[in-house]
Amino acid sequence: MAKKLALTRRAQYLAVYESGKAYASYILVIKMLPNNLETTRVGFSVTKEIGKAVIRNRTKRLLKEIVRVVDIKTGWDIVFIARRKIVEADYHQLYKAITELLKRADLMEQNA
RNA sequence: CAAGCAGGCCGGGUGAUCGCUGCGGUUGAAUAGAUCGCAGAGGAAAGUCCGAACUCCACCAGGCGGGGUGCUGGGUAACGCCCAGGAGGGGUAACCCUACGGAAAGUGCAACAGAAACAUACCGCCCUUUGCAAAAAGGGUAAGGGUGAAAUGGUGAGGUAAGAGCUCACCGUCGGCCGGGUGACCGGCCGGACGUGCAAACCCCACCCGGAGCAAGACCUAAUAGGGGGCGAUGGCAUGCCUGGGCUGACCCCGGGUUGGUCGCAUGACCGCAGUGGUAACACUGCGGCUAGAUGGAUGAUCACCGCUCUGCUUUAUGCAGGGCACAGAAUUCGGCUUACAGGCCUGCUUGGGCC
RNA sequence: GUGAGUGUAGCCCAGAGGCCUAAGGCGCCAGGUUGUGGCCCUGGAUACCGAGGGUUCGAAUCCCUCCACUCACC
Repeated sequence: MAKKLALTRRAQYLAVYESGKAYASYILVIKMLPNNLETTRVGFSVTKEIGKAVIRNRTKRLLKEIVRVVDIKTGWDIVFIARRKIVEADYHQLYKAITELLKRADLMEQNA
């Protein structure tokens, strides 16, 4: 994922946490906030309670890959927050969970 | 063939499609993009338990305090690491384990039990005196009993009133002498010299150690302030304390602003091979090689085939279906230690059994 | 990443080599008191001291290794 599409500052995360809308499932939570830009920027939060470094890195890579593949509407800052049960999900289960959440949040492009 | 011991090594592979980070070339005003090429996690990257490099505290030296290490010799930049050796302990053996200096420098502690825990005698044993006897008193003794985690060298013999290193033999300890070894230590001879344990209790002895850490530190840009207080050159500067040389002209605290970028940052006590020296750890020389560099933090995802393995069905072999493939992710960089780890490979050795 | 610290009943904590099978408070249980409950009184239970080794005759305490948690940083 290109760097310009990532949230890279703590202040950006805090802004999304403070004023963003939230949608949740059993394995992850998303928070979203309009950013008035041409692009959509995403960030990932995988805390220590999820697991050790290997587990956390793998989780983030899976999330990144799915976000890269899925078409998301532009103009939003989105943070994906992992919950503890995410370690039991494989790529396909995670893909389903994310697309369902994004549909509920009305962030999916219609032609995707 | 079985069981075991020691050392070394690997720790999934191939292909397709879609991605990520860095470096180099081309293009470009450009550290923006585009495009081509190359590279891209570990044996522990981990824990952060030691040691260093590097940076700052201006620099240097000495003392006190504090901390660390602890058989000997060697290796190393250094170490609490490694190698070799000694001693003690374990194993039939290969081999393994050990915080392994000092308790006759001093101080302290040893609960309970026990007569007594470092200076002594409860039950005993023996002798003498008194007594018809039972027993009592005085003395000798430390072999036996009992207590305890631990009881004053051990075993046997002589000796004796009973006993005792009192004497003797062997063993152990200590001291002296001689010999071997760089040394720890080993061997021999002589001497009855034979007074517990704890130093991971204080301590003594020998050696080592200034403090902080890459969020160190340097530079650039932006922003805020341009203030208040202490002190007043008898000050400040290595930050546990003190002293000397020296340096500096100021220094400290509060309050306020920023939370950006670049460097540090990847050629190194580096890796591979060969030779030489050394028992070895390791060192030297020659030739060849370049091997991650992120910063909300890259090194990935999906699919197919192969390999290993488990379960079920089937089966002469085997085949089919489904599942699993460890521990674990670089963050300034090295040298170690420790801890985690599915499965597998190689080499040497020991013991037992069988066959020739 | 670097550095520092703490683990003892359900909770907060004391202890610092033998009187420790571990003290105290809150909470819990039972009884008393009350018409009932609370307050109050009496009694009781709950810990092999984070885990594993070692030193010592003896370890919560001393040493080593590991685990979990907390804090600080320009």
